[in-house]
Amino acid sequence: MTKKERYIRFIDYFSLHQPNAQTELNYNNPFELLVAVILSAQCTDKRVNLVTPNLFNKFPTPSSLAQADLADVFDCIKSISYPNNKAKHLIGMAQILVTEFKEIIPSDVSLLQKMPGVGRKTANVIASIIYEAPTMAVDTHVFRVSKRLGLSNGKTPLAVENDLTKNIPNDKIRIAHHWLILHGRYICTARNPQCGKCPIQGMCIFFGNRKGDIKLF
DNA sequence: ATCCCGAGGG
DNA sequence: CCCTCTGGAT
Repeated sequence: MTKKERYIRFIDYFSLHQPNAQTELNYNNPFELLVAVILSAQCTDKRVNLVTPNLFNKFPTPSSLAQADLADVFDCIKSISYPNNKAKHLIGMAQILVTEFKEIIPSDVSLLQKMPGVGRKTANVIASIIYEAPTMAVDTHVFRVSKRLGLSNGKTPLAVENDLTKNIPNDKIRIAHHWLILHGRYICTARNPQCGKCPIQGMCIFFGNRKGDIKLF
């Protein structure tokens, strides 16, 4: 099966069976999504969703978060990974949002990355979800699953991003991001991937080549 | 011991 | 390129 055929199989299957895939982060507005995505670094969405209700209640706006005490923000998020770094990032992000962006989250990826805690992946998520831009955010799931399915053999997240963006039609890029995330989270997991439950194992490079071990890639 | 929707700094 | 940040689940 050629690479192009794998892309077609991948897109056709999920277009039919997961036409409404979306993020599992809870949020009610763009600002809350930005906060949630920053918190999601190296942390499961479920754990992020555990702390955001209280966080959003205490700091509902960019200005309230910009003026927050570090210790108070830390206390809200101390049960997730890197709470100290993330607390600093959240406050710094809110301050730039207030002082430079007039409390309006930019749509431009490079402008988004001017905010602390917002790297390429987070910027792509915001551009895609909030502004409906055809950007592919490559996180650990997208990176791993893309390689296993033979959609890309890029050695860096950026290389995989460019590969996916080039080969997926523009109108499918946004939802393809969520297909890859959800497939990686529930089926094509890093450890003990559930290949027996995988509906597209027929197009998978990884399946059939693994020797009882998951360390093929 | 390894992984989770990474980012910043050296 | 590397390293550090760093809590909870498996």
